[in-house]
Amino acid sequence: MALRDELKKRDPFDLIEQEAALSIMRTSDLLENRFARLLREYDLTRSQYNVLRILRGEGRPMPCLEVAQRMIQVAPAITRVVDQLVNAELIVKTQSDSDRRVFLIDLTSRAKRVLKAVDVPLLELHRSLLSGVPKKDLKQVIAILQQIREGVSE
Amino acid sequence: MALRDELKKRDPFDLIEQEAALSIMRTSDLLENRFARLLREYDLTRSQYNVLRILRGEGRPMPCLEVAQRMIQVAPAITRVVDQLVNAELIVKTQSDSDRRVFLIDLTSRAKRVLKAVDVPLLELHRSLLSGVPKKDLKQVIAILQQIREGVSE
DNA sequence: CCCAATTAATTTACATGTCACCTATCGACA
DNA sequence: TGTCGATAGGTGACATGTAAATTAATTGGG
Repeated sequence: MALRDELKKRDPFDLIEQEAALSIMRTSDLLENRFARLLREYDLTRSQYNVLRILRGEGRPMPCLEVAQRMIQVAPAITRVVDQLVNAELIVKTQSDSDRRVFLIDLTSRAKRVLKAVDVPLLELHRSLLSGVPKKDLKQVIAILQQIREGVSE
Repeated sequence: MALRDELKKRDPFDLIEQEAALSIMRTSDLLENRFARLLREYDLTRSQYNVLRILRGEGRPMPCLEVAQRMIQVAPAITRVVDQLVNAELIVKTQSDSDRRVFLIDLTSRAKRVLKAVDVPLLELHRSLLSGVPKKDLKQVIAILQQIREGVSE
């Protein structure tokens, strides 16, 4: 179904740019929803999972703000997520010796187990959500969206 | 390649499907941010604006839930946004005569003025955000994202 | 005609994101 | 050395989104 039908908009889009933007946001909502639903089964929110995933990818303790930057998030949001994760014993937070402003966070073994349990189902979800789309098209979307992001950041 | 081998490949992305999904969500975040910033100048949030836009598009009083469905939102969220808009005197809410469970909302003349004021800047923002991207590419993105949404909805 | 299922809307609880502002620490430079 | 700007991080207020439970009204089957 075309986006303009989904939204039951009577007039055609004024601009193709507008249709593209709405299309991106609408699709993002759908995807986020699916991922959130899967992660909830593991008692994780998307933010929490992202923090864990970044830490694992980096393989070393990281400052909170460095994690935040990779998540395109503002510092205050990270603070709370970190608190939750510490509370859930999924990360540990220690003050850096070299710079006492910095707090380093690192995965616990429990977190590593959880991540491992989530890996396959999540990968399968990614695969199944986009399975109907040829890889060639996915590559193209990735390239064009990158172009959009570069334009927006300016 | 075996699934477990793919899982070890963390750089840059495990799967093109994953890269595509992350790309869509990141781009959406960026765009939403820009739109939110513009609307804030008119003391509107994105949700509030969407309710007004839908009402204008329909051109008649609508039940709250009908508006919610078009916004892909859950009912409780709408309830609050409606309250805010009533408070700001941008919509009026009246109980339906034919079905007293239903509350109809409709634009005030003030809201129509605000919408009119927002129209051009918003359209310009849409245009400028995606101006760097050829229309051909935008059409392609729209088509592929539509395909993705169809797969996800199943 | 009545009861059960359904539907519109709301309330509550919780997670998240943003902004504005605050604290502590660092580091450079006068 | 002392001050000042920059940086890491945290707090509080507010808006939004979701889920789950609740209320009120409607509707359809027995």
